[in-house]
Formats: sequence, structure tokens, C-alpha cells
Amino acid sequence: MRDINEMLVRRGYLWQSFEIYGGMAGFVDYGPLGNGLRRSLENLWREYFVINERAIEIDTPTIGIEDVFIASGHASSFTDVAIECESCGKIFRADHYIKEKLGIETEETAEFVREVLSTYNLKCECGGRFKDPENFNLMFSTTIGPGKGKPGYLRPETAQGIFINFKRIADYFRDKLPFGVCQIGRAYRNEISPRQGVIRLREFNQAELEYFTHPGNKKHPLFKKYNNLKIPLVDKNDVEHNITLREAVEKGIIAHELLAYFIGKTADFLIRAGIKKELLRFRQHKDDERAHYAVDCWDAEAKTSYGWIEIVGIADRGDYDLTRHKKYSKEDLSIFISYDNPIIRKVKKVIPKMSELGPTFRGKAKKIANALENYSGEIGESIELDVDGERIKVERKFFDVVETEEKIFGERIVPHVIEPSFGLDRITYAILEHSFDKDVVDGEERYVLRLKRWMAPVQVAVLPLLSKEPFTSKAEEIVQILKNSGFFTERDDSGSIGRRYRRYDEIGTPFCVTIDHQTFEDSTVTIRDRDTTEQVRVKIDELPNILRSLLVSERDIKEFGERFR
RNA sequence: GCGCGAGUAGUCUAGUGGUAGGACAACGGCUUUCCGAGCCGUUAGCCCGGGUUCGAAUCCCGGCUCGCGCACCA
Repeated sequence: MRDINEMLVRRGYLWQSFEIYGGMAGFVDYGPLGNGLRRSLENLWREYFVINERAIEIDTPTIGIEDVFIASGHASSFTDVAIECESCGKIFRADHYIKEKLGIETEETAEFVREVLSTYNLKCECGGRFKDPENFNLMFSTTIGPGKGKPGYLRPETAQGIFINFKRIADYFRDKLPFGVCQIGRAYRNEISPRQGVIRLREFNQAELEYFTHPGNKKHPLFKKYNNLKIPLVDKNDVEHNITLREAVEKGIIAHELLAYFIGKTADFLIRAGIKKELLRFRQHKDDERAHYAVDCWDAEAKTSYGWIEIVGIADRGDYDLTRHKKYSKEDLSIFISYDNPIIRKVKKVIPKMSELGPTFRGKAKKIANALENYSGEIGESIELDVDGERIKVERKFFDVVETEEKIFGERIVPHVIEPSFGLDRITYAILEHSFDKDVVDGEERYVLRLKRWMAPVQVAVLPLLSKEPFTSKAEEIVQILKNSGFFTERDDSGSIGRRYRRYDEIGTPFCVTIDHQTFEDSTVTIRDRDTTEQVRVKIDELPNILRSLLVSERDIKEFGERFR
């Protein structure tokens, strides 16, 4: 199966970054074809998760200032403290090790760990002493501005750029839930040991949707579309269920309908993109596996030669992020929700008399008045208030009491967010593996990349049967027609015709257009289908429209013309 | 980060201290040429740095990358 990796490099899908300088693990360059495939994937994703949702796309910086990651929790939970044994060289995550050996929850700071180590005289399993604990942060850090600058980090996920714009976004949607906001872009994690090619990168591509919803309404009107979809669901106890999404929600395996909706939609999207259904499953995070922000989380996993790999994470992040940013930025990141009918309540209100308060309490009068207005307890002949920590008794003569009807039109809530987060590099790779095939034609082995037609980076290749005039200029003429029609087109007149067909089979080009002798008699060309190697003859005039129909569907080319040969 | 193994044209591979060889691919040409045909020709390589040696692809040290195992993967 690893034959594919050789092909991907040789034909321009994926290259090792910094290759001429010896390379660096965890980085990958997209060659022309890989870039094209990933772009197709992004566009398909937009179609599913932006255009066909109440959702928008934004773009925010890849560098974030420190405040953002302190609030998001990444500054602390992203930093692990490591301890290394002096004699056996083993490295442990300090918090895991201490919890396991001593049953103590640890603050993740080097100082705290150092203290625990000395207080309990904690040793390595082999009996050796630990070296001084060290921090390692999985975020790339940088400084912003001249001199020492301000500390900044390369974002470990695109999501934070969305949360911190919440006020503007809510405004854009006129405060009406639910709504979705997405971002497609790069994110960075300073992995300790990146491996397995494109599976674990230090700089990678994400497509994330943050779908904001009312906490009491985790449903989606289009869920019925995926009601009866069956896809393997592995729950947090490693039990596999082969039931419909509707049943999974009813049985409480999936926390709620909205999560199930995005599981269904994700499955639909991945299959449309070229992931094989039988090599796809969803797996629920175990309790100790969930990120610091997640309430429930399901991963889409694709089976590849590396085993089952996580390609999408669908998490219910609750109100974690907005609440945190609300606290740290002191901005109101809630939304006002109107009730269908206002609630009417009779209330007694305390009205402070400033003319009395002023002369008596002087400087404190204003604060006392505020406290009186907000007072909601029993009203007697006097009211006791806490003002700046001081207990003050306010006599009846300092306020009036009026009885009014109060209409409550709604309430402020912090929305919950459901986040489908896609690892585009892994999905791209999984598509390539799932599409890769070997075929025997006339006793000769050929490599075929059976990409979905709408995903292919080169959609059509124009091949003159003979690489000489007038075939070559006719080919160029047809290339121009196709390029003008918006197709990604290549021309190839090098080598025998069979060799050229194989070349385009290998990179996944779904259709080849061949100019032959008959072209000059009746203005026709042949279209060859990659998967069946069948050919049909069509008029040049009709070629763009026919290709357009073929490229968005899986229709048989024989619907469009006479079979050739 | 630790341990083991590997690194020779674009790709695969031969070469174990003494002139780096082959296959495929690519490129040019010939051949009225529809599924990797043939013939002629061309381009192109010892991962990087240091050491040992008269001489290193080959031996030694360090780095980088790749594979496998451990650890890590919010």
C-alpha cells in the first residue's frame, strides 16, 4: 500500500518540506496536484458547512496575543511539565505520573512539581532520581514588535479567532440563534515527535465550524436528512453500534440531536469527498481523552495503512470558550433572547430619595442609592445594605416604595457551541489512499487514482493521437476552449498514446480527450473514462457541456456519445 | 525525547577501502502511433558536516530525514 507514497512524491502531490536543506519533520509541501486536491476539498467543505448552513466564513490572524490563550486555557493545559529519570532516561508527564503514584492532582507548573518531588521524595519506577522538571509548551511562541516585544503564539486551532469576534459576529447575525462561523486556515502545534508523513504535522490545515446554539435547543431542522443513516458508532466503552443516528440519539449514545446531525453531515461530506464508507467510523472520546473544553466529542476515523486515524473531531464545547473570554476580557459575550410572550411580574421597587440621602450620607450617597435600586429583599421600616464592605442601615425616610408591573421580555444567555473540526491534511491523505488502486489492463499493471470526478486536480487532459501537425495545434485549440470554460486542463503530446493515458490514470484525471484522424473530417473528438477506459465520440461544440455534466456526477460517458472501439 | 534499522540520478536498485553501474521515468529524434511497443540519442546520483586514510558511497563521530518500538498527541 505504500506504493502510493512514492507516487505522491514523484507526481507532485506531496513533498518533504525544506528537502534541499535536509528536511524537517512535521512539515509538508503541497505540490501542484496535492494543492489542487486540497482546494477541491475546501470548496466542497464550504458547500456543505457554509453555503448550506446559516453560516459565514471569516479569516483571522495565525498569530495570537498571549491574553487569548490564557483565556482559552491553552497557555496552561497546553503546557505539560515533563520529568526525566537520571538513570533510565524515561520521560513522564509529571501530572500523570504524580496522580498515578500519589493520587494527587497537580498544578501544571515546574515549581509545584519540583516541590512535590522533594516533599514525597518521589523516584522513578526504576528507582532512579528525577532531573529538575521542565516545561514544554506545545504552542509555538514568538514575540510581537521590536526589542523584547509582546509575547505571542501561533494559534493551535483556528477556533479562538472566532470566539474572540463573537460580539461582531452576533451583531452580523442580528442576535438570532442558531448561527455558524467557520474558518479555514493553518494552525500550529510544536509536536514532540511528528511521524507518519502527513498524519502528524507541526503546521497543518484546519476547517472549523463553530455552530452557536441556544443551550436548550440542541436540534437541527435538517436532521431528518440523516435520521436513518447507519454508520459504525464506537462509544466510549469501545462498544460498536450499527444503528441509525436517530436511534443513537434516542438511546442516549450520542448526547443530542445536533451532535448527531453533524455526525451525519460529516459522514455524508467525507463520502462525497472520496472517503470509502466501509473505511469510515465514528468513535466517542473516552472520559479521560476529551480536551479541556469538551463536554462530549466524537471523532470521524478513516482506516488507512497507518490504522484508524482521526480525521474530524465533532465536539460539544458547551459555553466554555465564551464564558472564559467573557471573564478575561470583561466583555459581555452573551446574547439577548426574547421570550415568545413577555413575562409580567408585580414588583415592589425601592426609589431612593436623593434629597434626603445627599445631605446625610454625602460622598456615599450615590453608592447607597445604587444599592437601594438593586435591592430585592424584604422591605421593612429600614433596609440594611452592604456598601463597599460597610454595613449601613437606611431608614424609611430615605426611600419611597412603589408597586409596579415589570415586563420581562427575555433573558441573556451564553450560547453553546458545537464544533466540527476537520483536519484537511489527513482527509486529503485518506482520500488519496482510499482512491489508490492497481489495475491489470491487457496483462499490464497500471496505477489508477480513482478520485471522485469533482475532486480531481486535473479534470481533463487533451491528447493529440500523433505528436505532430496538425494534431498538436488542434489540441491547443481544444485546450483553449476548455480552459475558457473553466476546466483544469492539461495538454500532453509526449510519448505513445497508451503511455499518456496511464500517466493521467495515475494522477486521477477522470477524462482524456483525444484528437484523432476523424477529428479533421467531422469535428469530433473522443472522451476516455479513467475508470472503465471506455471511449465515446462527441462533437467538439458539445464538449464543454458534456464534460461539465460528467464532472459533477457519476454518469456513464456512454450516455453522451457513440462508443468508440 | 529514548532504542533499533535505513539513506546511491525523479523512482527502484548494484556496488563492503582503489575509474559509481543498471532498470524504469523524463527530455529530443525516427516510426499514419488508441492503452506503459521498438530503435537512436540526452539529462541526471553517493543526505549534510567533521574525522581516519596515499585514497571513503564503503570505516568512525555528530546532525538531518525515513521506517519500527517506547513515550507524547490538550
